[in-house]
Amino acid sequence: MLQEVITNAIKQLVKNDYDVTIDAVEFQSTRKDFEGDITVVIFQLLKYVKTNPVQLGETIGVYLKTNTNEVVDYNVVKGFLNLVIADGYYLNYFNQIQQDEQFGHITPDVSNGGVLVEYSSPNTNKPLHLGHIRNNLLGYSVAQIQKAAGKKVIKTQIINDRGIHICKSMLAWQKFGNGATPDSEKIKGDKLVGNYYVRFDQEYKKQVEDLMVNGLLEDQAKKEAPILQEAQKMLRKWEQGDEEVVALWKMMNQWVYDGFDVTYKALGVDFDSFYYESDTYLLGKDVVESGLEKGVFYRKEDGSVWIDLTDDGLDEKIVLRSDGTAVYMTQDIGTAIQRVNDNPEINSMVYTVGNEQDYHFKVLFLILKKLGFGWAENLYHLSYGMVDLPSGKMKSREGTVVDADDLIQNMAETAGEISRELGKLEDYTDAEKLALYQTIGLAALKYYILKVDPKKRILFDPKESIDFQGNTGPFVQYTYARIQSVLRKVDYRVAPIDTTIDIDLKEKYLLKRLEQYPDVVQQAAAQYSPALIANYTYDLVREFNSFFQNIHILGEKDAQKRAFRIQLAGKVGKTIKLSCSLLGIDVPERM
RNA sequence: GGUCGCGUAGCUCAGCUGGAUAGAGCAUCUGCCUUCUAAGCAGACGGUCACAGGUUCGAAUCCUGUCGCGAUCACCA
Repeated sequence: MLQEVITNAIKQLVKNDYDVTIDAVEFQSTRKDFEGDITVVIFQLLKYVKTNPVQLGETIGVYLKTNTNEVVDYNVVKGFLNLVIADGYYLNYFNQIQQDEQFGHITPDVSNGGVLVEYSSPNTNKPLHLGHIRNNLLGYSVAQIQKAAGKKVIKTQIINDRGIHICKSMLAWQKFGNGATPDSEKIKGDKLVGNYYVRFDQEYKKQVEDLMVNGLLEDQAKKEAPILQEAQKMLRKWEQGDEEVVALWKMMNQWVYDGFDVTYKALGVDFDSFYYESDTYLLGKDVVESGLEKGVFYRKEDGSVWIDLTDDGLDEKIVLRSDGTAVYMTQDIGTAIQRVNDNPEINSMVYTVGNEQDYHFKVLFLILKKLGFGWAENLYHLSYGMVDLPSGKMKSREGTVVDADDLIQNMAETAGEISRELGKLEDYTDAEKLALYQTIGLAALKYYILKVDPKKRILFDPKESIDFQGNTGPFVQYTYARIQSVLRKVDYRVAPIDTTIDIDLKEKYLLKRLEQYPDVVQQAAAQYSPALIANYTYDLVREFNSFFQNIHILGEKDAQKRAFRIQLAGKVGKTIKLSCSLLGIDVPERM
């Protein structure tokens, strides 16, 4: 490693000249307006050696230039020592990584740890919308990144398939559906069920209004609306295992699952296992019992069980109702334990859930720690900001949502319009074209969502369509396609390059950028941030395009240089493909 | 009201484990397709990094306070 070599040399020098031991040297990459490749921040060293920074920089610069092979020149600007690194160093590095088809990625192995990533986790009463898309893309990408960082990864979700909201759809279908099915209506099952969820809400609101006209207060009317009471009755029947209700529930949930499958497939996400709330909603009660014995929880007079987290700066939280039934927290405690038992190889879990539940997860993790589970130290709430519309929040009940299927479709259509205008694919079949439009449209959508820091909220304006130019998914794909176009013209295969050639500055930028990739993957994994991968990829493709448009590859006369440029383009292409795979983005051979 | 998050160019975002003159894209304006794909390249314009203090040789970055936006504080999930 370059930094190690330089650090050791500086340590040696400082030891010899000043008899002090320094423990670290701070590096940063040299700004493009100065000469050099890597910069040592001298200010940092002044705490060890009391002297003039410029003078110390000079001393170190001379030393490095004469005593290392890598440093061929230097300059000092204020407290910054800019080092010029030999082209040969980067060319050698390039030769080393050339054969590595998984450059920057570590083969997953349990010895590096196992992580379970939960994402998606929808309710089965309505179709997926843009908010779910963000969740799915983030969860899938974080899972890919953890895998690339060497961890064994299990992708899972918990499906919220029971409860009052599900009964609302069921009841409305029973009352107003006239036996409609996805087949009879020719719509996706999730859409059909969602329509009855909306239908319920309309009817409910009407009833509440009527009751208020008849003199009830709003709160009272909201509780007493007959259709709501019917839904509650249905839930009780479901909990008692009423055959008819359970049969209806199974049928309608299956419709929804069939619909979700289509959306997941279109989005390109998948799961290794599924947890259903109908199986897990009773879990956790026994854990509460044992927690009571340990004194982690306490029981109030009415029989409800609580945990006091005021010493940790939080509140008191209920973990069991006075009637002995489980609340959300109870379930989540039980489910977490269940998952660790089901997957002994994992030692950490990631929950991809919106930031509206920050508090819930803070409490959940704390409770699990207090219960004494070692793995509770390795839980991470991948909290992300809401996707809002200019008109405000998306509300399924009120139909103000950007539907996932529609959006994916629109993106593909836009990709098609642009592609047809450019007219580069005349020899493609219609099927090939459609597949490509889908790939490009999805990339635009995925990149648009993933490039922003997860915790920031996204304002999505359906009127201003997602870009296909500049810092976008299609630009990244385009760069890949350009590279493949060149490689197709030669008999491209990986081969070592001559490390003694002179290289252009733009080539050096690319070599340096490639060198960063393994670190970027590790960082993205540590921070659970697909945005880091997206930003890196953008920097890489931008630099490649600058290189491509200013320096000829195939037109180069010098055989060694030409060979290097072909190899460089090939490796950049492979790295784009790898980094895109971490974002769930496919790259086309042509576009 | 308490707690948590966010506030950087007209717009969308990087930079935030402190380091040089704060970077991209979009939009606006100028050039560049008879040589590897112009979804591109080269350039111009555009900033009191919300505000005020503090720590430091050095602050967009760390600390405190103020303001603005959002979330959350249920025997809902």
